[in-house]
Amino acid sequence: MLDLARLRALHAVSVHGSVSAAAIALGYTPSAVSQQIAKLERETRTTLLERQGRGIALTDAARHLAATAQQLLAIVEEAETTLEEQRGQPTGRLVIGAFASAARGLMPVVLASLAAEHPSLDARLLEVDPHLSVDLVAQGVIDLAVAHDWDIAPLPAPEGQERAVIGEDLCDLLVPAGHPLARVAARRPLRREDLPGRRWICQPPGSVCHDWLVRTLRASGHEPDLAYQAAENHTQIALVAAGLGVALMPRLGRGPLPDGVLALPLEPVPVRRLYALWRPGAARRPAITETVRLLADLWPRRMS
Amino acid sequence: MLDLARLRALHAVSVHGSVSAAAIALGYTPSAVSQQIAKLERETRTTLLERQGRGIALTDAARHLAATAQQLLAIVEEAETTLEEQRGQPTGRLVIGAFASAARGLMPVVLASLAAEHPSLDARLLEVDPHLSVDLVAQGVIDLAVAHDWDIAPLPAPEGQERAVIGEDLCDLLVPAGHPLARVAARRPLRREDLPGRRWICQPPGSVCHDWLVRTLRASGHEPDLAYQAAENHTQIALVAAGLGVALMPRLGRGPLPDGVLALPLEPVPVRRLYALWRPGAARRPAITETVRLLADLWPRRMS
DNA sequence: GCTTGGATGCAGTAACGGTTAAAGGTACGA
DNA sequence: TCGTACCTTTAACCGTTACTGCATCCAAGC
Repeated sequence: MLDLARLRALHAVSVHGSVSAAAIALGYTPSAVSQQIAKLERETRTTLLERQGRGIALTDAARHLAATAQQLLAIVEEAETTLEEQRGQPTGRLVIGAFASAARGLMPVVLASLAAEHPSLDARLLEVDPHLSVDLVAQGVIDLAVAHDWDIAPLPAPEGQERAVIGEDLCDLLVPAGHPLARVAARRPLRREDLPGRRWICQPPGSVCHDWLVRTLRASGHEPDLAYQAAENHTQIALVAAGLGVALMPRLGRGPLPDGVLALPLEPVPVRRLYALWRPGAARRPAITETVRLLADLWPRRMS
Repeated sequence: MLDLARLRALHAVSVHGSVSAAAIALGYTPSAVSQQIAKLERETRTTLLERQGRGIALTDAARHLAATAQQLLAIVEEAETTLEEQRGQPTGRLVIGAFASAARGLMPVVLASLAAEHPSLDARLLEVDPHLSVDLVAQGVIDLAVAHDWDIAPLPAPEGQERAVIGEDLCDLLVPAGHPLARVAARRPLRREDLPGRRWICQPPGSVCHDWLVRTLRASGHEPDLAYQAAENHTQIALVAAGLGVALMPRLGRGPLPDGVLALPLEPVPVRRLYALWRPGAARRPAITETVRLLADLWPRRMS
């Protein structure tokens, strides 16, 4: 009787292309994977792996067997989902992928709640780039993604994935104390006309914050002066505190501002919307529904 | 990750209706099966078995899981067949069911050849009633059946099974020495007209030999006098030797006749045809094709 | 009542399946 | 050409698993 664990090892080797990569993916040492497959070869009396240079190559029989393994694993996963659904309690492993701010500002409290309320759920966190989250969900690397879009560039409904809105995250303009705009903001909310002509501190190109700034200012005919680029919020805040420029920053995960940095509201306020994404059908898992519920429930009200 | 061995245990319990029956079918002790399923219950955090009187009953979740297990096991069996086919050498377990005479007269030499030529094949023999063999093949209890029909009642091509002819087994009339028919047979072959009016020794009702006798004599307007009924050939021969009557007996597995018993040829000769039966697609297994080949090759020429 | 048949719990044991450490082999660079 | 780095495999070791055998418990039947 073929063993499922061994077939899973073969499948992992087939997918990742090497014994070591498969071992990492499975959480074993390469030695263990190698032995599993050697045992599978003995049991089936078939050569599955052939050494090719420094690595290995799968034989035809191995590729066919790996395809069968994939089929089996899909059925097993389906069965496990059904069991969890029937039981109604979150169980098993749930890998959540979240972008940096959500990982800092939202996930700790969510993960703590999950751990407290559902001890048999093994929830894990992976900080991922929001652009990659759709693919990572599809590939099965993560089961649930926390992603976001931006008011001027809504997230297209991902092909064959389901989603729910977690909440809306508002943006303020960070300025050093004593900045001219602080006096303006004391009288009225800042408008987009107030933004051109500043030295900007923002994220590197390719990030949504960067794009928002460029597109919004260009729409009013100006090219923003992106003088300082840093990925981390704290770095940006430090640059603002040093009086080097102004920054646009969402409230989620921003943390308390140091003395000498002010958060000024904008009108209309830039907003990004946070979503949870999962594979179609995965909502049958209580683990998914419960986590999505907690994400929305624990979404800080002050954000919106 | 659900374990296939445990799922197989659950499936066996589901099929056989009790832990002990499942254990027998799987070749374990009931304790082992009970522990397997207890572990499966812990892993899935689901109740699968409930005590019902002296036995057990499956929960809804267990029935659903057993159905999934069946699906998985079918895929695994298919994969194992493909592996054996690719390798081209008989391997794995092959359960052969044969009716009594074939088990005695044909299978020993076939099994010995298989064991000698294919050490990695685990061939097993089960003596089965020929009427049941079609069902047993369909149920998967046996992988290959050696069955037979009778010239006046050909075996209908079994629904959804494949077959091959092994050979033809001829029948003689056994009489005690000094019986009047012995003198007739010395001059010419016996004909059906010589048969009525004898005291018959034959198998119990329901067996093919019994049916052949009754139908053949009734066709010529006579009711046979079935004075002595015994299932075993040797018993019948002993009854003939004691001068109690005559018997019709196929040559396969008949063994040497004791002094005082003669085998007289009939014209036309009653003949039964031996078949090998297997599930459709199973012929992809070299184990099946090789065994069928040996069955036909080692079929004793003197029989036909 | 006792007996029978079946499921389960427990102790013991053999085999399995992992890790670490060391040993091939191959490609790449000095 | 040799050394190095990388990957796979092997060997030794060890904790865990998964059987068996036996005892126990429960329900049904005599």
